[in-house]
Amino acid sequence: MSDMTLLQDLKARGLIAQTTSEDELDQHLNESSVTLYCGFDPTADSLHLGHLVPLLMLKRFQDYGHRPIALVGGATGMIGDPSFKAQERSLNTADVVAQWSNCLKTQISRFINFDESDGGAILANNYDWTASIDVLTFLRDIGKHFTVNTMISKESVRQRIEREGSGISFTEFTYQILQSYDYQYLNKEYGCTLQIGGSDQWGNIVGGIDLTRRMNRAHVYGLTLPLITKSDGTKFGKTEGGAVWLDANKTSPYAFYQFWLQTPDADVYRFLKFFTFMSVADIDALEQQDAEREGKPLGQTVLAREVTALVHGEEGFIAAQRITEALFSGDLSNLGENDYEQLSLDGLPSSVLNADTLAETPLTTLFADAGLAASGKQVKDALQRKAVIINGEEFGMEDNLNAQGVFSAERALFGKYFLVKLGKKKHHLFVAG
RNA sequence: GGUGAGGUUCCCGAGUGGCCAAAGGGAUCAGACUGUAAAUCUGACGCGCGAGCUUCGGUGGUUCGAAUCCACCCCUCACCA
Repeated sequence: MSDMTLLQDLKARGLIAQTTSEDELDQHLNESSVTLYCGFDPTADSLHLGHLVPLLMLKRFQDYGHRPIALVGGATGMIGDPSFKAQERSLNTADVVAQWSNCLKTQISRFINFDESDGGAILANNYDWTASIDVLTFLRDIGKHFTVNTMISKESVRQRIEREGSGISFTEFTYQILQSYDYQYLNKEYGCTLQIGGSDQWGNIVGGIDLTRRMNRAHVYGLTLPLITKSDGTKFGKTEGGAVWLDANKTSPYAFYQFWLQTPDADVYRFLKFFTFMSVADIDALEQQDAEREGKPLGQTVLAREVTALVHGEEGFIAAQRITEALFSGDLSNLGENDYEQLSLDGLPSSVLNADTLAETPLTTLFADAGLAASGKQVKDALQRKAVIINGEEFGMEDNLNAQGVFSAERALFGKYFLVKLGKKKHHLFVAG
């Protein structure tokens, strides 16, 4: 990456939604090492795919010699960001927010280099400088710089203000002040001159820029990232199971890898630009190759490999790939006994068969309970279409009440393993108890 | 506070006494075709292997029978004050 400036590279990737005075920002970034920050509010015990783009963005800046500050919103997370939210959110307790903040810290530190060196990133928590401000100081020293007129005209809160029967609490309304204060504080403390965030953060970022100018007389910048969309209009980052998390315990590396592998052709090259550090030129070349090739494109495989390795490390990627190859090649013969043991550790969903109740449990119930389908009805549908394959053997509706026979010792692999496949993509490992 | 409209199965949205587990569309799941893609076609889509069981804002009521009629209550939306 090379002859392009950072901003040029980001633009080529489609990673910039809005910036403040682009030319000035470009110059600012080129003439010196800049300190920038991005906030992550603890709204759960893990980050999810939606956070990945800004997180990688910090890394991109770091690669260009800038110093990122990853800010965990221990304070703002207590309040709740109203930006473009339809409804008031319920508050989490201080304990929960503190605990979640720690989870985020751990995750973030895996992506960015926090060495003590001069380019080393900084991990901060706004709770540290927000919690101790007393009300009067807050109102006099900070609040005085905001006019309510500006605050209520922000697009991000407008619908909440105008909407009848819904409204916005003073608490959430204050959010933008807290976030603005963060920017001002980081500017004063670390010389931070750039804040990045999702496009929904524009209003908050601009608020921070204004406050920094008023309190610190400093000219600082803002940059927002586009909302990641899918070509078919559905929400990005969701699976049947809900959000795709970065925590391996919430979304296994295998499930994560599968998520990316199933990316539609129409999105894959765009996502490569968003979610990997491959150069734009290489991605374009790959797209070109895929277009000329007959049959299966390589884009998804590359994307899945790159992102999985990035989030779960080389080990996580290899484990995910091992499972994928074993399951989707349809050839179980090259799996040894140890491999089955490893499969569930690697993230393949698995459960233990209860020998006592097996006889009276229909397959429909068994598989629905194991999470292979949402209801017994769906299992029934699959059974009727011969879409249930256990250890390579097809089973149908007539086997429904014969779980004991289906999961007999003779059919077990290595005496206790049953690999169940429902439909094309869902796999589950049952282990005899 | 007043007036008008409305709350139906994941979502949108029909249904105004039995033919309603409830039209149609979307989402989702499965099958065919493919490449674990898209598009297309097919099937499923409240729960239950099944007999059957539980739904139409809530609570009561009328009726052989209610999502549909009545009473009260809760909530939403629009306009007015």
